[in-house]
Amino acid sequence: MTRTKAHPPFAVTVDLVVLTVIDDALNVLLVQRGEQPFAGSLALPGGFVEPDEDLVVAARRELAEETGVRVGHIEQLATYGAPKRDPRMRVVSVAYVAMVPQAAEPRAGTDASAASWRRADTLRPSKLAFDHARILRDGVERARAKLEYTTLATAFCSPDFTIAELRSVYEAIWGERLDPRNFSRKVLTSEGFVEAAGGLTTRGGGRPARLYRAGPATELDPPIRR
Amino acid sequence: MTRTKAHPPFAVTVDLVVLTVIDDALNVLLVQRGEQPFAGSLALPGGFVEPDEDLVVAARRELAEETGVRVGHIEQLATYGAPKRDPRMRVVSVAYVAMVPQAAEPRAGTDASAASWRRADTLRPSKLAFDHARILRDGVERARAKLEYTTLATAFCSPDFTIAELRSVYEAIWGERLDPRNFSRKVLTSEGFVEAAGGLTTRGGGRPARLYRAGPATELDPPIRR
DNA sequence: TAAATAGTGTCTCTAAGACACTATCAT
DNA sequence: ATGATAGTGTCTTAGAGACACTATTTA
Repeated sequence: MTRTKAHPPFAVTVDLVVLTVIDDALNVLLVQRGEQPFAGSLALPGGFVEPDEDLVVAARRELAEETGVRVGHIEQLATYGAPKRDPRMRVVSVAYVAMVPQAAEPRAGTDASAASWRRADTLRPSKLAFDHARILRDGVERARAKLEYTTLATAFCSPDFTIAELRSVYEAIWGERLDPRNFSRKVLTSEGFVEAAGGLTTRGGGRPARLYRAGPATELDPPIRR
Repeated sequence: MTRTKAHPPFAVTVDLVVLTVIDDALNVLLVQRGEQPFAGSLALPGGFVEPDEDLVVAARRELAEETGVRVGHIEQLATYGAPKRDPRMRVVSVAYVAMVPQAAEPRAGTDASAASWRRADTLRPSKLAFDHARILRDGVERARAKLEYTTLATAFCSPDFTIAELRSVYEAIWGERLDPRNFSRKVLTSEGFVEAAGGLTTRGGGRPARLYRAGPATELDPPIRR
């Protein structure tokens, strides 16, 4: 790597696509911008990386500060650095995707009053600041793809969950119905996907369902095809 | 995104994992560093992004300048930004993976004399500067994974290729032998993977093989399982 | 004609897709 | 008893894995 030339200064930010499933629909955590540019627009939570801070640490910190949400699974998505993506200056943004259980509520924090869940499918891309519509699209596509060949779906569930709840995660994110019997068979015969938690649901209105926990496996082989 | 705080300056670089198959082995394009730190070490080609330059443009430019190699397929890999990854200053590096046909020779360019292909499997990670061993590992893993569910392997072949050559790309990158008959069946029945180019190989020593070109498909569904 | 490489066909086995009934709870 | 949800088994079918012989060229 030749490093003889000048190294022009860039601002580096992190942005987060935080996803959850609410009422059988995929939702994304957004904040209301208070300042220019894009004041009043919705935006992904995020902000500047500090001088000696690791990227993923910055992502977790910004998320906690802006929304009070603490994530389970988080992974790097991609980096967005088109020269004019921020009108004020040259900003390179490292985007992360995170998955949280339905439970997570944006709590009052530094800026948390402005944070809320929005349905990903009905959100109009033009409402989003910067290139965040593009980042969101990439994040959702990442989640869709990873449900196929990883056990990521359990990251959307509370610690104990039923097979039907797990299925509804797939259905919400893929936007299609899955056969309950085939889904059950697949999940229960995939080594390490889930393990029995030993209880039953109690919220009446039908036969109680068995509870499961996330198992040790992270990959799904063979995958669940969309 | 809260942007009230200071935005500390970072240097932003691109690094490239450029892969090819030579003599049935996966090779990576490396340059010899001439300066500190890591003078004399091997490194991935790369360098600083210019103030108004798009990231992928910077990647192509640095690669051409340092090695004279022009890539076909290139895609973003990940971004590496640990605070101490470069001892001189805070550098965030956006890594790309690129695939080139066997033909590509590093030509004499600005720094090209120092560029050469190295076998990926016998390369000692400790020979690499910065965190480039990690980036290389991630790049190779990306290539391995994408052979499964995309038609990427054709990017390693010259415009006209035989099924056996395509198979040897898989074998080199996955490091395992594939059954020629099953592989043939899979490739030829995967809609749009390859199309007949209409000629035959002529380099004697056996029955001539039919030539194919890359087809229009980019995804492989169902995938080729490793 | 021998050595090298290309090309093909069948059987088996795994797993997904389609599909309907019984079980257990609350009211 | 009824309504609601949970849980399960079988048949069919697509496609991967294993496997051996014939075809075409050069030396």
